[in-house]
Amino acid sequence: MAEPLSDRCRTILEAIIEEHIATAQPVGSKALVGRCGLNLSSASVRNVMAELEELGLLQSPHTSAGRVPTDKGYRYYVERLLRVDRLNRKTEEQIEAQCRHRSLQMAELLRQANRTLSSLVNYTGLVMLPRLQSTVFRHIEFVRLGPHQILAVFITQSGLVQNKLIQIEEDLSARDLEQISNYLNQTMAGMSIQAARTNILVEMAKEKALYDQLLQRAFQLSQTALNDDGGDVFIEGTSHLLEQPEFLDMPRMKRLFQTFEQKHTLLNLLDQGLQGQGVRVLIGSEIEHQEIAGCSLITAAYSGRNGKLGALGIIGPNRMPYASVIPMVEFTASMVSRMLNRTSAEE
Amino acid sequence: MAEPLSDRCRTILEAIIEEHIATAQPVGSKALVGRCGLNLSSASVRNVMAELEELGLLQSPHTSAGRVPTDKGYRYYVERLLRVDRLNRKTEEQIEAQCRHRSLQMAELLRQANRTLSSLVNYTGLVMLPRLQSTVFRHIEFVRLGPHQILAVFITQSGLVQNKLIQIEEDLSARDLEQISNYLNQTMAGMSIQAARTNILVEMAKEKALYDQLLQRAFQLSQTALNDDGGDVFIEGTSHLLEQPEFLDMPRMKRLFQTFEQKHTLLNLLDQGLQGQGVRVLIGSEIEHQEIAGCSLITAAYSGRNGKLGALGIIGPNRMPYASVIPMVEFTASMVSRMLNRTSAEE
DNA sequence: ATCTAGCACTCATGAACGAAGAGTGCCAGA
DNA sequence: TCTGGCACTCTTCGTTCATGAGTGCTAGAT
Repeated sequence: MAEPLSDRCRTILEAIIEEHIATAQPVGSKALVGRCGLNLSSASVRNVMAELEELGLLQSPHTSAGRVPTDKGYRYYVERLLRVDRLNRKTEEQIEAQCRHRSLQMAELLRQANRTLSSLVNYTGLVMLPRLQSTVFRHIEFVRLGPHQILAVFITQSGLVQNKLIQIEEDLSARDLEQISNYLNQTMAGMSIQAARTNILVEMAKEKALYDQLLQRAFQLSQTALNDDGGDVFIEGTSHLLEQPEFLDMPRMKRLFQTFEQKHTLLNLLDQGLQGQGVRVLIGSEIEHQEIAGCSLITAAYSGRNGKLGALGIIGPNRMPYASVIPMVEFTASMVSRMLNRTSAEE
Repeated sequence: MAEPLSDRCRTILEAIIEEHIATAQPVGSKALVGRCGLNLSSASVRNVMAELEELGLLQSPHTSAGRVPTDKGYRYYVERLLRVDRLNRKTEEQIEAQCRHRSLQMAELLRQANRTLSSLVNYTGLVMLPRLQSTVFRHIEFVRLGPHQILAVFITQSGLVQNKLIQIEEDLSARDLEQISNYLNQTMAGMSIQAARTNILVEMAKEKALYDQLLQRAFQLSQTALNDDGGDVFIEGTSHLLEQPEFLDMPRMKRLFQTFEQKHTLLNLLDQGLQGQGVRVLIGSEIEHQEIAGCSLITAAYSGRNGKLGALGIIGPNRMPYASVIPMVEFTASMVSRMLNRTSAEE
């Protein structure tokens, strides 16, 4: 973006993009002056268009077909032209109501929020569960299922519940398990899972621990129980994509859905989003996974008491009504954060 | 099926259906004699075809387009003509390996099995979690999260773990909770959830219970904890459907995917399947939900120690290689059952 | 200098047409 | 009872052609 664009260029670029967002069609000079009330002739518009194409903000699918915004064009639009809508009060209430709905566990809250978001924006909604490592320990409990089988249940500060089945060699009585969990709950209260795990390693090496059978067992159990199995993503509303004209082509659609099924790509994308501030918009080729070429991703982080936990957002075609989608994603994330803080604050 | 079909009719019907399964195209008389080694002229085949059409087993999309099997045709084929393949040893091992894979919780086992099945048959895989009501109680545990918040964790005989967040009015100490869960674990051991719930209602009304605060609390808690919130279905491999030529038409595809998202229709379908014996095949209009018109569903029940728990299966176009798909669904279900019995038998 | 009107040119889209080919039904003869 | 043959039906596919949206360029107006 070497030279700043003239006012005229900006107005026209904006008009073109908004027209294209509305119609999904390439927009031509005549149609543009006709539809929007520009005080210009189509010829002048054409000149400007040529200029914008020169700059790489527009492109024409073929000679006689009007212009379409490029990824760069959308980027410019989002950064410099876009005026984000104020959120409709009704929409806010809807999101709020869905989140508040019942006494929800964290996973359910996220799923619910995701579902509402997706159906409000009419695109596919994504939400990642918090990475365990970054969350804060709250409580752990062991249930003896059999002589070699233990169920570990542990809960994070933010209210995430995790079950894990653990196979062990030697038997442990219910009493043993109770002692172990009591000990762990005291020791690890308020630590991040990561801290807890390293802390355990340290404790394990200490002299007195070496000779205490039960302590050793406690450490081993918690080590497996707190092991992160790699995060998860909820996806909601994939069917919305099927009604977008840009997704008519099947092989492309198929690749996209396969990516959805594997989840790890999406997890990566959401995870990356945790770095920055506020809403993050990735447009087309800015997403570095070619399986999801031509899509835009809008994400925002949600956070608990101790900072960011995860991210949620939506994915759709480049041609998205950013002005309305961005605030919805933002609001949903903040709503989720608020709910999470509330539950953990009840302590 | 008033008059039984002649041998010739049967051979030709079979040939037509298999040809159509292979090519996805309407099959004509000439093509049929050419491809399969029938000792007949195309004219004779035509006569037979006309007859089969008369009987409603075939239909022609239009005058000059060959014949396509009807739902009734497929039904006849599945019931009387189909010779099911013997399962490839390699395939069996693959399914087995995936299920055995790690120390899996029930939900994970089902998810894993479903994924493998789906990718083996190349259609969409479905599996329902057991309906709580029909499962057997094994263990319950309450964790105090805050003055008004309790997490109930309970486990069924088959290894299904359920968490539920419960809001309460008055505070209960960790000790109280321990007593409550001890009591419940003793009382309800080995009962079905349904039996347990009614049993609790009976106990609650007894005289001594009326004056025992803690008992009352125990009953209330367990009542909410054991409440079935309605079952769940895992869906895997929806992208496979996108490569089927019969799903090229978007609106239809969209309806289908929406149905997948809502889940309750699928849950119904799988639930129904629990009645009968063995593998259940539903073809086209036999599925009574018009949102999924033109699909076939192949399901089989999986069971634990105490009888059927749930069902799994696959959904795809009518035109499916039943001969190979049916045994895979069957084997997967039996594999899952075996794994479930094993875990609960370790007790 | 800047904008506009006009013009020639390009190219996708869609209708119309026709040939090709696949398939059918029916009849007459083996 | 089967088969070969024949007339007929329809879809499919390629071709052609007209239409119209859109462009770039240039000359003239402001």
